[in-house]
Amino acid sequence: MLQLKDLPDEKVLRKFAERYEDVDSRSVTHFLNILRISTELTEALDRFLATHGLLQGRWWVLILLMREENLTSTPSELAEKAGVTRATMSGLINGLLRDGLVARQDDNKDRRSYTIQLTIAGQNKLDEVMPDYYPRVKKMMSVIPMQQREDLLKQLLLLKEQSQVFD
Amino acid sequence: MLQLKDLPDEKVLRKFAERYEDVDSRSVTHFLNILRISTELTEALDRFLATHGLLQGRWWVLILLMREENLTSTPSELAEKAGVTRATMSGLINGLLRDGLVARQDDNKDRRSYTIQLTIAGQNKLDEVMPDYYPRVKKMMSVIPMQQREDLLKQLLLLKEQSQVFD
DNA sequence: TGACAATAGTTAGTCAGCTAACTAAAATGC
DNA sequence: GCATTTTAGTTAGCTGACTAACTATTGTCA
Repeated sequence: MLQLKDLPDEKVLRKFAERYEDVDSRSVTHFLNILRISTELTEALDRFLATHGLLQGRWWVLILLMREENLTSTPSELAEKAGVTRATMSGLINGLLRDGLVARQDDNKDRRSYTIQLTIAGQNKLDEVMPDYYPRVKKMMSVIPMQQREDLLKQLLLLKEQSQVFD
Repeated sequence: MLQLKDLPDEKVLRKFAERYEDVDSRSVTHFLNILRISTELTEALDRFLATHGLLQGRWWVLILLMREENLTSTPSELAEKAGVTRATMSGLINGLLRDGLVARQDDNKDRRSYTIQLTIAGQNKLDEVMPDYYPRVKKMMSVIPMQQREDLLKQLLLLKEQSQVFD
């Protein structure tokens, strides 16, 4: 994510515009500010999860498991839904196993595979975090009226589609 | 950052709302979408930098150095401006030293310290990347009219201020 | 049916973030 | 002027992201 604290001011942008052509100061400023603010929102969420002894990656795995009918899934499925590689999911699962928040059952049919299930402890952890999480999200989002929220999302979606300019 | 690919749909949110009170589906959906889209913008930037053999952390260090009058700074200053710890900056600088993009000079006055200077190779790297970067940013941002951009930033700033609800 | 391809998961190595503990040097203050 | 505190940077160990190479197993099909 964009860690940069010291965003370029007008003076810096002018200096760079001297050396490089086609520097649109406002575009650069807007783009960097969007990334910077997003980082800060993520960091706020991370800090919140940390107070409950969780990190984002592991929290998502627990939530993905809770979505399942029998609280069970496989490493591959979890990796795909979480948007990480299977290698990364291996590490996340190991951490959760160590903490006892998930349990492992070998698959009888496919001996390469196994399933991961949310344990009571894992469910308890979510029951501790989620009732604290939802009201905070609601409160935060409430500062923006609904119509503006829709507009905000619409513009961000436009940017996302346009982000192929970087490819 | 928010890696989660599989955002909750209405069905999932209803399921969670059964167990937890005060789940505002729209707030959660909006919040997660903002984080998700931001991640995708960052990933687009990362992919772009990767085509030039760079990663975000190192790129910012080079830019911070180029901003300086004599292309020189200290690890501590760089860490602060980049928004990372000095430990992290140690690692970034070592990578850049290995690649020859920055050079190190010991400080005569303070023997604990040293300065880091952008090398010709480092400047060349920026001269390769930046003229490719700026037009892309300009093109991407141009899909949103200026007034909407200002609104977008205003709303995001509101959210950022309100993100203290997570503390 | 037996070779080959595809799939599931792990391991090793890289990068980049963090904290905590450390060394060395400089600055402060009695 | 010496002890203490502060500062600069590094190191070690944790987390979590990646790729590439690996093992083991299952599936395919000639």
